[in-house]
Amino acid sequence: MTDWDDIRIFLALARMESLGRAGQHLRLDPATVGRRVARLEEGLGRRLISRSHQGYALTEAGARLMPHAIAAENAMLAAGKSAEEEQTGLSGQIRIGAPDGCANFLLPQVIAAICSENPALDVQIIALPRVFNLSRREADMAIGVSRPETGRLSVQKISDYQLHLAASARYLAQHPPITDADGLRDHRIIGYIPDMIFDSELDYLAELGLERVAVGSNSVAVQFNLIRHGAGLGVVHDFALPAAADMRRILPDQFSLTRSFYLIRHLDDRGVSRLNRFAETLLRRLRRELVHLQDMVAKAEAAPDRAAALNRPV
Amino acid sequence: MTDWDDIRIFLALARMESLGRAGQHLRLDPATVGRRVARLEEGLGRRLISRSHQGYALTEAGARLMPHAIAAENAMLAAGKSAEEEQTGLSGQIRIGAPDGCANFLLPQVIAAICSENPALDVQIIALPRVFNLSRREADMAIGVSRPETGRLSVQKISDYQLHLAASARYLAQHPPITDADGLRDHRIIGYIPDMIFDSELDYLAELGLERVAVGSNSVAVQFNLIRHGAGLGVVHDFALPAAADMRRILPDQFSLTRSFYLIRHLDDRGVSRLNRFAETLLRRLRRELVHLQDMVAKAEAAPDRAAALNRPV
DNA sequence: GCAAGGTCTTGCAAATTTGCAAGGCTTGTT
DNA sequence: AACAAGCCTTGCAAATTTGCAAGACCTTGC
Repeated sequence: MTDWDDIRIFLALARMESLGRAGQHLRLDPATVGRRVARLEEGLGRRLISRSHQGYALTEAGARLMPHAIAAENAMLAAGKSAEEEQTGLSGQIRIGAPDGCANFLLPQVIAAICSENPALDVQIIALPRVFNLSRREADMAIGVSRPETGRLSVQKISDYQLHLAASARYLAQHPPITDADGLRDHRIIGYIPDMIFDSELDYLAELGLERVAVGSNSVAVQFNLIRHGAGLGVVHDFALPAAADMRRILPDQFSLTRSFYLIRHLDDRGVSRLNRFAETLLRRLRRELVHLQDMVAKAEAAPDRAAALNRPV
Repeated sequence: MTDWDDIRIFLALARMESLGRAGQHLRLDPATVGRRVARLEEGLGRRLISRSHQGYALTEAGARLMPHAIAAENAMLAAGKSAEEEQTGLSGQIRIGAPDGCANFLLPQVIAAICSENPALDVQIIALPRVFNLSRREADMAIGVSRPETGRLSVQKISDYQLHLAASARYLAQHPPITDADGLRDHRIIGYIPDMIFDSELDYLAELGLERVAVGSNSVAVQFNLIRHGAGLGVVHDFALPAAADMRRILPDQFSLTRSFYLIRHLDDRGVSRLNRFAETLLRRLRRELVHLQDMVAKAEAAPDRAAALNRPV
């Protein structure tokens, strides 16, 4: 796109539905508004706004473009606001980016413990349903599922973790038993939305030979909650299992995936001792929590009757 | 901000670290690059890039602006891409956008039930840690927390729901008791990351007079898990409470928020009977599930000893 | 120390964009 | 049917932006 500012003009016109009103709002002549939008349309090769005597209406392409235009607007507003802020270093605040499985099922207990011991510490967790691409000012550090191949970054491996197929006991009670891989065919599979898989490490189901996703989400946490509520079966992080009552792994000896978490930081932060200390603590506690959660899973499976009684849902 | 396009130029200069290279990349004269960035700096009243003979480096204000510039870039790229798409029909698959609180704590059980009754149905849930702004091609329908004020949309109110301050029983046992509003001051508050609140309806804490967020996330689910694991107290959707053992509402008579969910569809879909039927079913079941979950909360509080025993954590 | 290379800044002319105003079209009112 | 109001489009002049080229400054290599 040649000129981002044309999007600003388009957005005003889409909202005001008249060149005159958009021009007033933008403090531009209506002729200019019309030309700018026409220029954008020409650049994109699409009509974005259809002109009729009742006013303007979005075309299909225009409607598709709207959310992105709004996102851009929000970013521009935030950019303007960020310039006004008088930032005095990080000053006790640390921002971590993480895939949402880690952000929901691992980080909260770790951050709760660290903050309990460090009352002056403020932590922000950016959970995104995809791999976080560290940029220095988006976050201070990130947890990733693969090693970044470019960028001036330092990478430390946190730990391996396992994933398995799982379903709720209630779902399993209502559906044919699964005793081998063929038995999976009759089941509803829950996983990522295929066109929203941003890292090949996340493409679990393809690796297991399960391709059709009947119910999907861009978020691991949502997938987990779908499985938990009996929508079907899908791949679950072992460390997430203790978060729900009544989940059962399926054919764990036949279907098992191992992945790794990495702590990713910007090289330039090596000299920042506050961040170094936090990163050390985070690493240590994440590793410990993973071991602890995996123990819980093993114990729950070693004593299934006891687990079922303790994990009775509300 | 006067000209959004200046952000594009700034971004290139920040990345290339030289007027010459940025100009090459942008197909602009270096003189133009310099002037455009200077104009942006003048408009914002801030130096964004410091000039030295080793090249250019971001100032602090420039570094703060970077993530927003990147977000704008992503939106612009997506906008350009959206204009290219030739979208075909849906064919048995339905995509729903929802705020992540709804996507994690309400939709999974509803979708599980609907899919159980309709095996040929494929559902995709797009969970975003912000209000989803419906565009026809991003999703077939969306659940929102406010009524859209513009756009050719049909809006149906799903239901009101309540939010309250809450904390885990373990956290409460380890911290000073809270008997009135003043008692909140000594507690760690968990909430949204302030610069990532995209809809004023989500600004719960400001409405309650609680402003400092010690531990934050862009995701309601992560906030919930932080609270659940004892990181502090924060605002929780009532309908989410049954998903965790051992959560307690705090001063529910003094601090209570009511919000609403809306089902938002595009007007042009009114004639699509498959979507109409799905929307009807979704509406009905969401309303029922909300009533059911709120009943569970009320019952758990009416019998606290019994609730504590049943909700013993693993 | 000097020369070469690289980079940025600035003045001026060329290119592009914008505002103004007139004309055309539609709708509503008398 | 005629007229007025509102809106958009288009041509032209004014305003603004951009490219070009020269000069200034710094760094590096010999």
